[in-house]
Amino acid sequence: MQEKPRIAAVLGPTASGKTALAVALAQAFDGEVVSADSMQIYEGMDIATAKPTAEEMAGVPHHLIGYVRPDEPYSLGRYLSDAGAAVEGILARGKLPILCGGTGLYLDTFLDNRDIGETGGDPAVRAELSALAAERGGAHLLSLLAECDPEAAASLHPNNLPRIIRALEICRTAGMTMTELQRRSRETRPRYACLRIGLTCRDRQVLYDRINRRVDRMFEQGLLVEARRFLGADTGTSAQAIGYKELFPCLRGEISLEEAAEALKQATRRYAKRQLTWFRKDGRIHWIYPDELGSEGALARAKTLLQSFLNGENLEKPALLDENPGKTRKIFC
RNA sequence: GCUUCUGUAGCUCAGUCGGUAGAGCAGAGGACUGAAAAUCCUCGUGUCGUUGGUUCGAUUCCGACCGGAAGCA
Repeated sequence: MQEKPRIAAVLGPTASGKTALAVALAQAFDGEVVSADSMQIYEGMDIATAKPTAEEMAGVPHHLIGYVRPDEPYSLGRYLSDAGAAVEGILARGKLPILCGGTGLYLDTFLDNRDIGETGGDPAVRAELSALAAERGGAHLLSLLAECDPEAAASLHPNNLPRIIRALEICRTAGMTMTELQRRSRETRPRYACLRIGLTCRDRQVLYDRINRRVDRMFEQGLLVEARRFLGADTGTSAQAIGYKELFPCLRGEISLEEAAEALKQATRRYAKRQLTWFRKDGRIHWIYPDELGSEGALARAKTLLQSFLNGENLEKPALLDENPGKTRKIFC
């Protein structure tokens, strides 16, 4: 059986130092970086999404950054094909692909090579179901879902409209249920052997301090000017990005700059917490703690891991390296 | 120095006509398969400032003391 190509992924919560680590690893191992970030894909939103600057990239080729117009719709499906093309291209050039980002859904779906089917979003169906939800409520939608996909319905809360709508959309347009689609998606095997390197902090407060400081720096770099360009623009998916929507009330003169800055920091902290929740359950991640090792120590640790992995060691499914085994529940491959 | 108000969860406060207390925010945990930086769920025991007194029983009433605020000298 042919050995799978070996690749690496640098992941973790926002502001944990992924960008710098990925670049350093790419320099050390002749790699190229593939972003796994649902917001850095957009053009223009440079400061808010903390895109790596040309200087930070240090000549290392980066893919899937700033290549989508903010008014274009984007979704998981497009990411999977774009990331696949990018990784294949890098491998064809004989280089090491290094995924880098904090969008857990994109990362996992790509690395696990899940087949999510051909059913994209259908705006007409979504609009119709949204209207129905506004009129009759989420519980009603959920009862409709229970008729065609009781299993999915049982796992959804009536308030979680986007998920209910998506599950109904699949029932109507995919010729199968969400439950069936998900079951099938788990049958595919990963295309790559991937070393997952996770960055986080032992002390949550250290991460939050980094976030707060980074937001301050964003203001210094001109975040307000950048945000003003998006004020009033109807930009679909990209409008979900943290960084502008929190500042709009300030740009409209409704709240002070201090209040807006605080709101932005808080939204970012909460986002980081959700990312941690997502990654925590994945026992395949090799965690590195810069707040304990220092950035030099963290880099050294990561290089050692990656070197061993590329030498053929089987690090793909680690015994729990994390010293908090109680928190690592699921291990699967 | 005097008078008045005030001291309850990390913060802002509510409340107990005496039977050891609850909201908002902050925060924590979780879910997540084509909107994911989105969306959604769950979670509140704290010397009720300290110390005496009254009482079967005090965070609640009374006194003193220690913080804080305002006013008057």
